[in-house]
Amino acid sequence: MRVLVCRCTIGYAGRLTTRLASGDRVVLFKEDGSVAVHALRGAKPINYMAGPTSVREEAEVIRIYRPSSDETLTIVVEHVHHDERHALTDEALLEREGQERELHEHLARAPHLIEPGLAVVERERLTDVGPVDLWCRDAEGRVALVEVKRVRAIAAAVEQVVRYREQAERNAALGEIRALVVAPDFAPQAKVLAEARGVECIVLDVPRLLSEAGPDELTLFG
Amino acid sequence: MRVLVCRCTIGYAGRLTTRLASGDRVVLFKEDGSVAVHALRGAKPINYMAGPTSVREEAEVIRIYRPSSDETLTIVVEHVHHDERHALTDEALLEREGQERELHEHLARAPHLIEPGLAVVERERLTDVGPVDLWCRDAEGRVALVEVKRVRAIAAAVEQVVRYREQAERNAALGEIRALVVAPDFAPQAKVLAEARGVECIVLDVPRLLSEAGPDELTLFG
DNA sequence: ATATACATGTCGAGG
DNA sequence: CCTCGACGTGTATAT
Repeated sequence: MRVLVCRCTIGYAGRLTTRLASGDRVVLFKEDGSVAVHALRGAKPINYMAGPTSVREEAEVIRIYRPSSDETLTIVVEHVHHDERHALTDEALLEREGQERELHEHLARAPHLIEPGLAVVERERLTDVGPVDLWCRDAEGRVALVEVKRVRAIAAAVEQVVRYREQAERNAALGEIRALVVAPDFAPQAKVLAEARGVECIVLDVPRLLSEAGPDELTLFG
Repeated sequence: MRVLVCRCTIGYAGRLTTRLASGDRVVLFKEDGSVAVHALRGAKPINYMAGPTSVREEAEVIRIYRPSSDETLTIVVEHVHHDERHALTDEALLEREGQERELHEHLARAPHLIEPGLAVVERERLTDVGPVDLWCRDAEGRVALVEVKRVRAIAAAVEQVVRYREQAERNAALGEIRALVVAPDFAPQAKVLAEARGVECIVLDVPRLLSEAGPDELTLFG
């Protein structure tokens, strides 16, 4: 890993074009060919290139080219504050916990949180238009398709479950089919669209319930 | 800006939880409170925190806390390879060219690329369900709503323009209303949905046309 | 401040 | 390899 701290001007040309006038930045050149340029503010790089790349350095101009996507990052170095290469090793992988899939599992174990009498028939049931999060039957025996969102639901989430319902309705034997969206909250446009499409909005913040009650308790009050 | 190159173990707790076992990384601490952790591979940080944050350092443990979202990043430093603070200045802003907004402007100047005789009445026309990219009239005087995508159109883009059309259809005085999606290509599901909804798919790679012909030429052949 | 849509999105899973 | 949806999405813009 090469860490270059310098005053520079930067240009990028790929899907779009960007230009960054002169200023101090930190540039990381990694062994896999990727490059990250950090400005003084913001958590994410202001410019970057994914590897693999070819790096060509001629005098004060560093040109990074990525053939697979025909992108070029050009750094014109005006003043070097610091420039050092480090021999580093790292075998670790990032482990994640608490994502949407886990959310489905918890809800599948406690469907009464969505509605009393609801029973999960299948999780992640695959259809032609995508996987339905929870394929359920309600207390009256109707099919209920549930789309689960970990964060605020927007109109697209409503449209998604409408597509699933339309697909399912091709099978006339299923009878009336309900469509539900479960989310901690709903964008105004999502509510309006849900009303128009006959989709039910269930306000439910499962991550919060889990953190407050603990996973075991949730299954006890069905 | 502080640049810390070290062997460390990292934990993050927020919407989800992540853990990264021991390894060498480059950590950037910025003046605005944001932090970026770079592993040896990949252009983007493997862990990060947006500012503002409070950074607390006790012996080998660095704890970064962001009150507004209740997130914590914990870095346990095992060995310091390099640790230096740099006084840097940068007033520049990133200038972008070739984004979707610019695309609309070009198409508005050359609507015949979409269809002969098409005229743009308004760009970014606001409706209750969102902004219509191009509100047009076709050669026969019908209203035509155009959704423009810079990249491949998926089903969501089709649904979006359908929403706009439904909204516009409330005004019966407008008569028959067409809905179009313009994109360099279309996902299969988008095509199927467009057929079902009576939405027209126009294959048009405006960025490529611009790069091949130059912006002035496009307006000449209306 | 809130709400909305774009993004060099990036990433990973499933067919 | 393609297709698709999630993302600690982040970020800018308009109301």
